[in-house]
Amino acid sequence: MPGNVGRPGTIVSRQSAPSRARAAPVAVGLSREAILAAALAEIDGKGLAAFSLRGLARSLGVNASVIVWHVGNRDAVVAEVIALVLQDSVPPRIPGQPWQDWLRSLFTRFRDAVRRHPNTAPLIGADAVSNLRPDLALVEAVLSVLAEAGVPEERLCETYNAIQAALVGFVTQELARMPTEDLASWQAGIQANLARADAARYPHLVRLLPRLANRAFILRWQNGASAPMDSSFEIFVNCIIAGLEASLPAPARD
Amino acid sequence: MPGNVGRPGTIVSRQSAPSRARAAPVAVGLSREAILAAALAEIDGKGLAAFSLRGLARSLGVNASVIVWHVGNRDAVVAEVIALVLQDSVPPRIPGQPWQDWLRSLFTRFRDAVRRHPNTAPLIGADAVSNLRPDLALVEAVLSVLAEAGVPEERLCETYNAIQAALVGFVTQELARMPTEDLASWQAGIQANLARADAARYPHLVRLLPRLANRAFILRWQNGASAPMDSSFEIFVNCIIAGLEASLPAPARD
DNA sequence: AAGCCTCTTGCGCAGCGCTCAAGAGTGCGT
DNA sequence: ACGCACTCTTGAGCGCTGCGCAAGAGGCTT
Repeated sequence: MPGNVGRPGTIVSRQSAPSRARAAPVAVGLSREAILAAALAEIDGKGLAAFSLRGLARSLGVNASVIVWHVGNRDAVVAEVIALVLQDSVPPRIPGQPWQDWLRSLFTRFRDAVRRHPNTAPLIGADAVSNLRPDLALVEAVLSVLAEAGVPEERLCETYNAIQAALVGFVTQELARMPTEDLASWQAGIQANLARADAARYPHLVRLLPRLANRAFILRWQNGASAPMDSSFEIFVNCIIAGLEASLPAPARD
Repeated sequence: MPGNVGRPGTIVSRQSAPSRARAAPVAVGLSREAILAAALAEIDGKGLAAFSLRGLARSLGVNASVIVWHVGNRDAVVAEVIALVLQDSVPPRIPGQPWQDWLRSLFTRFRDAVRRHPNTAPLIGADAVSNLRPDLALVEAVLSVLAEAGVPEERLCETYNAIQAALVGFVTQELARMPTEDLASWQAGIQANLARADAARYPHLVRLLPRLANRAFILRWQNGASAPMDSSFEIFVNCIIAGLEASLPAPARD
């Protein structure tokens, strides 16, 4: 490790490098920010599976090693890209605003943020890296709102976790990955499978199929990028909020 | 496509191949099931990132192409492994059982199934492949229970989606991926970051840190495989069920 | 006996993440 | 003014990956 003297792309805890001993010495042809922006663009354009350091370097007209040097790691690049996608998804608190409204706007903004970059969706909840650059502002905001709503302290942690789980659950699933090739035949296959579902074994499913086809989570052949699930999202958020309300101690019930 | 005559490992819709013109002709050294079981074992043991067709073949003492021949694709292998993990996670319906109880047992069994193979968690909700082998039994069961609970037909689809989102959200996040190396320093980094969180900017967070550290979703340095989040899961499921109850039309309220 | 079908092997291609040694250009200390 | 130290960039190369293709081995049907 002592070999690479000032290498900035360390794996852990590179948040707002404070050192940088001497002021920017070279006409920086390539900044860390530019790399990450380009990485996000690449992922948006080609998908996560096709995203590679070499391809990113190619798109920047640059050698691949420079990315490693600046950011440190493919995983680190992805982690930073996620942070980029989610930045500013925490809504401001409006003074007299009921906690329900704030929570609803949090869900909406979070979903909108990910929908702007649907190819990153699979990573939002599943990647440890989301823990690497923890968005403490989000945590703080949720905690303060819940406390204000009257959630007792001994249940704050659990309630916060419930919200976080809900926040991530809908979006990742709505924007679940699609096959990159064979898409048409894959879609046709799903539809054919559904069409030949056994009405004896799956009576409700078959009867409700017109309502469910391409609208319900396992019965789709498009994802939320091309077929958003707005009404389901609304019902989901309502359900969460109603559930929270129901579990509040009596006095805080408005 | 007409070149590969009887090649069984097709990408789409290989559920319970009905054809297989002639009865099993060769002393099958290696069955599809054995491959998938070994694949699951590999993923359990080495993690998703380190899982490769060649490694799997090595562990079976076999050439890598045979896996491609039998299953068709790395993605297909993973898809089938997911199906394997989730199989039988739908609880049976007990005659007089309230829908709330059934739903609770669904959540529990689903979580338990994934916890038995935590390395597959990142794929559960995020992968399109989960749609490839749709678990129609799960869909049917949820639909029938919701219908019985009194959810009106015009909201069945949305309510089903809400449940599916919740089902996936908690588990994927609880078992989110951890870094495969540098683990100790990564954990130390997180703890250090938390310890130096600014009490002025994050008052609730800092005050509640003893309660939250390694127990709340963004503030952890272990995942659910080594530090399960049982109480949070319980609160989460309660919240979902209470939310559903609240949104039911009045007469069905018990 | 001939031919077909199922299953297995080995080879090779193109691409991947990442490391390492070697610069090029700039600032500072002397 | 010189040289050193530091930042940034390049290119070659290692070991790995998924996967396609050609070539079998061996049992079944005809």
